[in-house]
Amino acid sequence: MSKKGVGLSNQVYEIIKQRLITCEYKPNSVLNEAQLSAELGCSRTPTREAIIQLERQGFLQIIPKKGIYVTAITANEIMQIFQARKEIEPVALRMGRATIDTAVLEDFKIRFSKDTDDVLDGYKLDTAMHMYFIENCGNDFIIDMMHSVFDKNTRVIIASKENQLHVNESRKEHLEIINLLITGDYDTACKKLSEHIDHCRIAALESFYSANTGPREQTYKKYLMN
Amino acid sequence: MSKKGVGLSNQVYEIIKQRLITCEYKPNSVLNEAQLSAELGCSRTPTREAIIQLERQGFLQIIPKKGIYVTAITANEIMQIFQARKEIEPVALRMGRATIDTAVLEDFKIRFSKDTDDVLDGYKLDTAMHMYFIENCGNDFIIDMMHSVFDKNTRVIIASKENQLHVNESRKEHLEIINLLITGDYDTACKKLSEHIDHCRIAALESFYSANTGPREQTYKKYLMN
DNA sequence: TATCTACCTGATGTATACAACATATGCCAC
DNA sequence: GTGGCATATGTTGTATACATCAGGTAGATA
Repeated sequence: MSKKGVGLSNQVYEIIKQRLITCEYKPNSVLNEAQLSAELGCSRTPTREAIIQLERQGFLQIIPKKGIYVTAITANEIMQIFQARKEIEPVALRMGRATIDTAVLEDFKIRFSKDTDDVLDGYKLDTAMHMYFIENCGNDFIIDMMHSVFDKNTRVIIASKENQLHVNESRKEHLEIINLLITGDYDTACKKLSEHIDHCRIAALESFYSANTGPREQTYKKYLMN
Repeated sequence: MSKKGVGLSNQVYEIIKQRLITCEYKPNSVLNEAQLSAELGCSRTPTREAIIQLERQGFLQIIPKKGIYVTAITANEIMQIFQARKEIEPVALRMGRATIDTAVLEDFKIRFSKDTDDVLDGYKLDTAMHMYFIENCGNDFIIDMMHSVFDKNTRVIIASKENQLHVNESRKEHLEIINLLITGDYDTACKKLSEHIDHCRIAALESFYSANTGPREQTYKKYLMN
């Protein structure tokens, strides 16, 4: 891949992607090339090249001659995100077992021991640990996929405003997993990791539904089951 | 995503991608936008939009102001392809257990029972079965990743000319896996699937090395080990 | 008033023109 | 002959112009 950040096209791509992940461009909203180009101070060409890639990644949907729609967040998407995480993360953790750095684990242990009131900081640290395990697995296909999964995951969390309660619970679960890894008990660690991701899924779905209190979503409780 | 095939840009994307997978555009070769556009009978714009996406997928590398290089096939890439398959395919198979269609299995059984002398036909049937398991898992992230893996896998096989001997061995292994699935023995099936993918990796690496007999590749045997 | 039609607007789709730069070429000085 | 500089050439990078089409709107007409 070409170096990131060089070339207007790549810069625009990174900027728009970031704005989609952080919901600065809100789900279900409509964009257009001219307006984006004006905002970013470039012509339609780099904007267009960026948008086409973001469409293929599922962030946008281009309707010919109509407009560019920011992909909605659905319960199904949230299910898929956490299903992928639950199935793949334990696999990745085991794959990278030989190269896990205990010093890094100890560092995470210290960071997770500190209390945080900022939800977003908590989420960042959370993600950092999961991504450490994933990137350590050494397989580029899996790493790329999980980057995509976590990009979508972040967008969901930001859109539905993760609650403080779950962040604190989550912190404890991370500590538990780290301690198990330090002792070398990967079997239990993977089991706890899987359970932890289930808890995250339930919390995310609850936040999502409470942020989207519509009459159409009355059958949601089935999704909360295990 | 927008409908495939409508729009010059998407058509050009599919055509070039197919030519990369089938090695009509050979690994390590150099392309350029003007020549491609002329071949395809369109202007640089659709070509360029296609190329940018193919770069992000790892098929091409764009060197600014120089040219477009078709990504080389390396031993490392082959390792990664089969590592991803070995780790993910059994997971996907188990994920889709509830929705596996016995009629489809029986159909595959019949197809694999017939002998084939055409290597490429054998490979297509091979891939069809693996992709059935994968697409049946129901998770779009995993499905997308494995599509990417198999696109690369196909390219590798075509580039290094899979041998007839392995195709016949492979056929038997597929039959064995199918029979296990029909009886419902998923544990053994997953174990056999994993072993089968190992055999494929070894065969692919051997073909790769025999097609690339260079002096730099004398340490390759380490890759053939389990 | 309802409805049909023609046109107007605005969006993306495609082609083309120009800019910027890496590389090769050839000439000149030494 | 050799090194170095100016220039030519070919490539991608970006901007802009034009094409195409969906959808809305206003006006004529029954």
